[in-house]
Amino acid sequence: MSLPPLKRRRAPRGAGEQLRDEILDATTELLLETGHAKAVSIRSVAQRVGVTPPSIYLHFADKDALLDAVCARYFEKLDEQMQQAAADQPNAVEVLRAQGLAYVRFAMQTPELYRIATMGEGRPGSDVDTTLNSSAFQHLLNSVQALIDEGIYPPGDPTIPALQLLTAAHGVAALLISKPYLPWGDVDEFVDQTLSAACLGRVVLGLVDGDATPAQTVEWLLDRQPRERKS
Amino acid sequence: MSLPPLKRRRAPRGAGEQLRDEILDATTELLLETGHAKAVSIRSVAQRVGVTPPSIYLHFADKDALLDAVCARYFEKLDEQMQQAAADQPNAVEVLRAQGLAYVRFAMQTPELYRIATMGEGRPGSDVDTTLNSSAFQHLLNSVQALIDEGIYPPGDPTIPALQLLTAAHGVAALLISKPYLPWGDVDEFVDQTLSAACLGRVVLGLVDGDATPAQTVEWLLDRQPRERKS
DNA sequence: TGTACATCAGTGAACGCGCGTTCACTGATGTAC
DNA sequence: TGTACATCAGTGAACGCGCGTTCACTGATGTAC
Repeated sequence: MSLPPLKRRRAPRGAGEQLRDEILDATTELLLETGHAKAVSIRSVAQRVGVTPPSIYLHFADKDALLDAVCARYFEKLDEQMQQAAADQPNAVEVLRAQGLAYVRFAMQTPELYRIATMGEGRPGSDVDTTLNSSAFQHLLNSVQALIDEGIYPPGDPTIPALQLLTAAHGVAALLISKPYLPWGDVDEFVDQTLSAACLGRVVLGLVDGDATPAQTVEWLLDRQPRERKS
Repeated sequence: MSLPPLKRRRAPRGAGEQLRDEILDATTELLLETGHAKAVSIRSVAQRVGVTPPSIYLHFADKDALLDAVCARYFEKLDEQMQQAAADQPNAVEVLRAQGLAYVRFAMQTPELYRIATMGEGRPGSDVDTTLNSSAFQHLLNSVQALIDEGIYPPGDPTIPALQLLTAAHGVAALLISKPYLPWGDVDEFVDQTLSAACLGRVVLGLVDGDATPAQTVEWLLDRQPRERKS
């Protein structure tokens, strides 16, 4: 809490950049530890780094710029996790599944950061491009395109289906984070089922007549010999 | 902004309760207008009502209690909207669909309130019972139970499927609110498709062998004569 | 009917606090001659 | 090699602010006699 400030070597001439990274690290740590955006002030970040508050302003224009930088780094790490999980998956369906699971797991490991980065209140946040051109979303688009190429998803622009999958992953991540006490059962199983359902549901919608009513679609789905009924 | 405080009659003897409601209304209005939780202070609420800040404490223990009360009222209204939308629907599937649409529409009309109520940061928020016993969730459970009774959903505890649907609705609501600038296309159509997909996906998962891999499930789904291919 | 009084909704002023940010300054580091 | 100097990462102290909350107080309302 109010530990005496750490002793700290003054950075040599060209090494101002180093403090910048330390500030980003400290901010990230504080957000994770306190789980509370309000607890993270310029002052607390400075103390954590072992520096005085004005030093922050040598590297960031203001508090918003600092938080923006933290979020940008966070999204990069999120994408790394997703890419790592996707590697070595045998097929497009498993790639998408692995990416979804990785997304939700990462969000749950970093709840306050996830909240700030995706539900940041009033943050000028991001514009269209920041989201759409982010590596993570581009990779998601690629995965969806692969499903289309394999004939699993109906042909067309992958953007809308990708947004639907993003929506599913975000829903499960956000709700697990903000209401962890609900009876989710086995969390991994819950996540997997929810994401699978979103994915399969899209497949079904691609198979039936676009004008079919929901009741007709359900009927169509049930009105065939199931391979095997779940016990 | 800094309008002169409104003139205001002192409440007659027994009518202290009236101010309480006015405070809740004012807080709600401010949250909707500013779209920013931070802009809503005890002082701003008091000014909006036409009263001095200490008066708030005659009716609420502290700021948290005030916000809790606002959220409780908000959830009641959400449930009302959902019930109203569900009335007169021809079947269980349409009831669920209407409830989901109403949920997302209501959330989008009241973005900041939805955010505070469901993603409130560090708010002691709600415990298990507050969510599970809320009217809205109970009604959702009823709808899911109806699907089970009709053989659409596999038999069993409706809690998990209900949470999955809640997750889908929350995901689409939360993302539409926090990133309205993304290319959602027609919003109502997007919402309908996303919720339908979640619902249908669950049906599919109930039909296949629980041990089937995702790829097998997709294959099972595609490997039948579709009633009609979407153009 | 008139008057003294109890009630209690709401007031006015102030409290202490932590915040983001600023500004003139320092002093170790590296460089020029 | 030695010394004067420029650079610039980081400091120390202070600013003004709005916040949640408190406390002793007021004065209209309603009641008892």
